[in-house]
Amino acid sequence: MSRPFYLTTAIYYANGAPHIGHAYEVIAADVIARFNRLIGKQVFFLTGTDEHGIKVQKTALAQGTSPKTYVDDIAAVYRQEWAYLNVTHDRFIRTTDPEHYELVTRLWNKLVEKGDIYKAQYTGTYCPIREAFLTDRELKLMQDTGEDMSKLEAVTEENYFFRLSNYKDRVREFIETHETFILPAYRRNEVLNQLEDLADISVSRSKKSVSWGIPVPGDDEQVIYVWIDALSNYLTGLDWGVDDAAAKERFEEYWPPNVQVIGKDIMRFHAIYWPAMLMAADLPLPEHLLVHGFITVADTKISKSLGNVITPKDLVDRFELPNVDPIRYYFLATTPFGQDGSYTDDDFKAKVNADLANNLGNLLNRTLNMTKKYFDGAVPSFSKDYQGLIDISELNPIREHYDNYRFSEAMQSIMGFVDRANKYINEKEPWTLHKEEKLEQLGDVIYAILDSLRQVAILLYPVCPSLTKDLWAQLGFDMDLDQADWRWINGMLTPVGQHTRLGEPVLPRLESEIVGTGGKKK
RNA sequence: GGCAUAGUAGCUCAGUUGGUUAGAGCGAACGGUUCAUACCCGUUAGGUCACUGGUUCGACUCCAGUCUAUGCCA
Repeated sequence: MSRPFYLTTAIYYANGAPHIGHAYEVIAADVIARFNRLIGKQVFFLTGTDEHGIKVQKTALAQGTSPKTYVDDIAAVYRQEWAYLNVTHDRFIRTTDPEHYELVTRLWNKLVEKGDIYKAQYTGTYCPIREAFLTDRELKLMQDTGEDMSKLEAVTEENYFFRLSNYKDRVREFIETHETFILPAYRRNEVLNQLEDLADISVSRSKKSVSWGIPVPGDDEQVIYVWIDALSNYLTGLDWGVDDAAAKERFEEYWPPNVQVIGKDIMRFHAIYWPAMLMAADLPLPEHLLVHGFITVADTKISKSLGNVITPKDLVDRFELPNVDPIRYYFLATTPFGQDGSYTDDDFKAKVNADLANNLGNLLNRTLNMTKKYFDGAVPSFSKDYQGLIDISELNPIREHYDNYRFSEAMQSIMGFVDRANKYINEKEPWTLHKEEKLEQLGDVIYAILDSLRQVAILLYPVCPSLTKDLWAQLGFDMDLDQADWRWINGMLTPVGQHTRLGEPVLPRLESEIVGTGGKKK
């Protein structure tokens, strides 16, 4: 067995419910997880929620509840949502977990030991209305939107700093010598550019400004700030430093992460701060940071204030989807990974109907109908002349597309097989063969299509696990597609005589009227 | 202002190290078929490959510059 595979998503800030943008990232990660299991790897897949900080503290207060109660609710919502999306994570981390609390403390002490933490004056821009320090991003946003900035004041407090400057050169060297560390490749330049002038970062806040967080060890007046608190979740996921033999063994096996899926907005932290922290902790760095783009609605940024927030559930309801696979498929098939993806009702309906309902779903349906009519539903035998529709040499490119996160290209190739099978039927005219009683040829034709459907089911499984399971069952298989192995694609054949189970279409055409691309207002 | 990415048929995008008539899917039009989820199959789409110069026997594909869009930084 090859080396185990450690995969993470970002953790999501617990100040609101997840929408289609969050779903996109976790779906992509889930596809990676399922694909790697399919090719025989042992996968550990981590996701979770980031629950500390001033915004959570304030939102909870505003709702008249405690931060802990508030984040418990949000975390539960995320968990439900991930289950709804068929996400197969192995662990759901919360930064309020006791194990994480201990981990952060452990990491902090390690950095102190290294001499990379020191106390100094921190000057930030304080907003008295929000009672919080503003990030550069927030400041810029205020500037851009012309908000009143006269109330802002520069406030100085004493904080702990992390000596990022100590690692700047090593981080740069790592990025330069590991060409595939940051994917897609063009993102590397952005990071290298950002490395030019880099100051040490403030890694704590005074308890007076933020109380909802993990305390700095040995200093009751300070709380650990987001960088160390949030990024370190990837270490908690594998119980780094926990005094337990099994945990230690697992950490040795799985660390470092093979892929960390993140959004383009948090690339800086993952490409610079995070590697530096790992270097300070004497830990190996991740193999890939996979940076994805954002989902927009008709090219407009998703935001509450615009009222264009869409959730997966909205789409399932609106189009009466039997499962979430059309959503999974749509985003991965239409958006070259890394770029922003634009959602519209029209595009969604068109793509899902064309590919999944008309081409794939209908192919299954017409083939099973013929199997039923001509062979009583039993998989026919095939002659010596029999040839499958998919050549072995065509499988590796698809595997490489998956392996290199080119999901849209993988989908395109797989749909090419479906097209081929549909053409094949029209060319061979099984109904004519049946009329002319050429049963041997008829058997070959039907068998070829059935077996190519079997192969397509496995190939498409990482992206459409529900749909392909239905398809798989209608083909008459009893074994669990979750246990499938890539080698099954060309290493087995559909058993002759197996009873197919013609059922309802695996995906009815989407017929919903277009109600606009702005999403339902709540 | 600096760095970077992109600009290819109505739409979404492919175009490997430069080489005969620039591709796919969707949409549209017309035709075919009937096993099928009004599905599927075939044919048709005449796009100055953003613009201008240059290198070359020959460039969408290399070089320089311009314009536009977007991202990161300042």
